Amino acid sequence: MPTQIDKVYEPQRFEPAWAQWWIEKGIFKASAKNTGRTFSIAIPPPNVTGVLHMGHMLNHAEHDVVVRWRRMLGYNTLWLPGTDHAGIATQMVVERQLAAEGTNRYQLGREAFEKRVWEWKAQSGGTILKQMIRLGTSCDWSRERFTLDPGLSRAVRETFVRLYEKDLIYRGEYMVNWCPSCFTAISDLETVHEETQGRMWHIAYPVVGSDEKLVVATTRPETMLGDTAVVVNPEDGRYRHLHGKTVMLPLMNREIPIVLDSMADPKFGTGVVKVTPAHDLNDFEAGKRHKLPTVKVINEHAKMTAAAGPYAELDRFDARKRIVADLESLGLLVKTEEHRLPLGRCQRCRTPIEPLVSKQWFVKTKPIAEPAIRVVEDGRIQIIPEHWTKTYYEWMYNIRDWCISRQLWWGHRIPAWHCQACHQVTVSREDPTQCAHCGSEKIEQDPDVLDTWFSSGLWPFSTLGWPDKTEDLATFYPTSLLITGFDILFFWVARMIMLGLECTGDVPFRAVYLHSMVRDAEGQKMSKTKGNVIDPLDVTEKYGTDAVRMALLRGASPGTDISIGIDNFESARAFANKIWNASRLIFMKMETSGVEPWAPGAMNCCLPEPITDSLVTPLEDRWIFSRLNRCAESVNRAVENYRFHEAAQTLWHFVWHEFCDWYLELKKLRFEDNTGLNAHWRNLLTVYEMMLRLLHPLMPFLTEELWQRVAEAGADRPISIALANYPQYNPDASDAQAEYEMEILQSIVTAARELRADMKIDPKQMMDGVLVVREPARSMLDGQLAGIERIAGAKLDVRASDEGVDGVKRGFPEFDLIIRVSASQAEAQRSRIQKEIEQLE
RNA sequence: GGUCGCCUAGCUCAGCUGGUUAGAGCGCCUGCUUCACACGCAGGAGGUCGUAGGUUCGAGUCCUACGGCGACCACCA
Repeated sequence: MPTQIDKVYEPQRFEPAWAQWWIEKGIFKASAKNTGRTFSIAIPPPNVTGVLHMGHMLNHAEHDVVVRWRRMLGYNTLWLPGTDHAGIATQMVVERQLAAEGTNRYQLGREAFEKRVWEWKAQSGGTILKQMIRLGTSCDWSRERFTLDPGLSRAVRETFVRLYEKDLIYRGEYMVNWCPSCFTAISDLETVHEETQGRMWHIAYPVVGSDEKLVVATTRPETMLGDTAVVVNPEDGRYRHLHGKTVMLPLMNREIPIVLDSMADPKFGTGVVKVTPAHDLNDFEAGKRHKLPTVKVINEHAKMTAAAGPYAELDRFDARKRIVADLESLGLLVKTEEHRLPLGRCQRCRTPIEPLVSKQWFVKTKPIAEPAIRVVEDGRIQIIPEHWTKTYYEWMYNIRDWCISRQLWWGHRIPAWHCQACHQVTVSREDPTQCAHCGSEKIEQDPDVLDTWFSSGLWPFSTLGWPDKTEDLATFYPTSLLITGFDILFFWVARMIMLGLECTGDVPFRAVYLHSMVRDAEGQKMSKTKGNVIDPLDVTEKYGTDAVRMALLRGASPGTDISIGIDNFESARAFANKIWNASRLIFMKMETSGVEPWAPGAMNCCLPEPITDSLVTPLEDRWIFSRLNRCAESVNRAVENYRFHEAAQTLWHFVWHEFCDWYLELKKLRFEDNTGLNAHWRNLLTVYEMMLRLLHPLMPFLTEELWQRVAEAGADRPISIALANYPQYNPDASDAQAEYEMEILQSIVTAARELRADMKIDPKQMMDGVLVVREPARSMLDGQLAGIERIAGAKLDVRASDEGVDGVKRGFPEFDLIIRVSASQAEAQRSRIQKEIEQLE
């Protein structure tokens, strides 16, 4: 029996219970059996260190809409949750703790340190998952994964060995981006380039055996200590006479050659380039071309090495100052100018990157990028919004090898063993006891771990049990969809496509939906330093999860960022409250009418026809069923195409301005006159049920709560249960005639209201207004009149048009809607209004 | 330097494949303690759709140029 419900919507009172209950009932659990229609999606695993922010909230809301929708459509639906071990991020958290305790990881030792991180993870990791559970995200928690789980680690190992065996992984000395603070190599993607105000120093290098001086320009004078040549363009006439000569490197007094190479642009600077193969990528390559020696003058701590002579041990920036000063006193500093240049920084700690030559592991990306380009080209993977495909191609066509080794302790250790006897490398699926080449037992595992993105690149299939041929893999792979932010298109999406194709021979997902960034109400990026961060947990506590979801989804149109502020949450809560109160009205009327809770409606996926007790189906029923039908069509299409804002907008309009404003208002009148109540109730409740179902993927808590209060079957039949019970478009249920007639009714009511307002008449002493319509409209309006009068607050009469009146044609081809006011007491107003009306013609 | 996106009411934005009077939410103004809801109801004001051309019977919607804003990529000393 429906109970009395509170006047105001207070989601805090029921949300936590439902979140718990859904999990207890196992509603989110997917079946491993392949039952035909399946839908699967793997969550972008948040960092274990992570705390839920608005970006997650949007991402999860979008996931949840799609997933709940598919589930209700009867798909065997899997949303697989989990977290990422997040190499650097996590290691840094624990290292900070150690620092606070006055120790560090080196003192602790590798094994103890790893143990310590695991302890941290058990204790404070995965906060975000708990938050997700509270927010009702409908993941299958029984399949939760972590990138360092044994199974996933095996997948990582398998992939590494396979790639190595196929010669797609190699180890070598190359220029890498070194972060002196994180103390590891990082990939190109992990460096951010920032336009910085720097300087350009012009330094004179004396030519040996001549008084001439070559002037080179540099932005990093400290690297000159490691110069092993200067380069001029062979075509550059200015320096032709110096070909084959040498210069004396100032400060170091080392003789270095003048080399010819097109890398020197005669138009830039002085046309002379200093070459430091150890500390610049261009120079490194030039060094290789000209077989130049490499002199490393800066070490991993960003301090000058012994090779820097008198500058040894200085920090690189202190060295710079000293060197510039020394050059100046030697009279070799020709000039200094301001210069803007992009400076590479570590994405994580903002420290300026030091390009260093170092021995690292790389993935040869060109061969695996090619098929990854093809699957997007031929549509096997669809990227939405489509314009991102171009960005994807840009990157993939110009892709460079991927540095995958990190000098960290937290992560997947590289499965390679170095032999101390023959110095060869053994890469193996199982831990080897001896060198595969010479049999020596003196082998040691490579100390490095893999880039975090290496393991997350396997996520869609490693989580399903790959490399084993599991039932889950057969049922859910390839996954149906990936929803993520465009900011990790390269980091993650592209790598998953490459590795997915390489490992499984199939695409990892069939579609990628890239959503936008969430910004604050001023369009600013949310950041802790700006203090404009909105904590999702705060606002869900205050406004309700459904309202927050709705606020985000309403703004979630593909391609544009979402600006969100308190106003958005307030209006979304008002919407939830509106639904709440509409329900309250229905429940109250049910009680006074003695209506029993009803059995849940159609389990088929099509909308039923309105029910009638007599020969005449009330207009409002025919109309609302038709509108509902169109609403279902629109919402389904919107969700299918990831147009979440459209789904939200459509429902908003249907619920508020059709169901509440008109339908319920008209039904109130029906309940007054007490005839044919049975049919009225069954229609109303059917529409109400369908409305809740349509809303459920977007607003799960509110709809579940209301559903449980009103449905006879009660708690055993959750609205979210996996049955094919989501309303879908029914071509037979659209009733254009009813919509048309309702439009007329609405315009009559509007007109009547205007009359009343304009004449400033007290409804109680209302003069007669006369509505005159042609015959078809007249019969249509029969029986509606009382309702119209009530809504309009005017007393009206309906006559046929041949009774002859003045009026206004409102633009309906079949009907003339003519309004005449016969005011006995207010002739003046009457004629004034009539004139105005006539002007409308 | 390259690529992409955005510029529509005071604010935040919808407007899919070009088609009747350009929409929503919030804000603002007017009137309502109407027995579901003031987190409400009924009305209203407010836009030459960044600028200039072009294609078309017809353009916010397609094309070109320009201006402003933003994002991403990038080894020019």
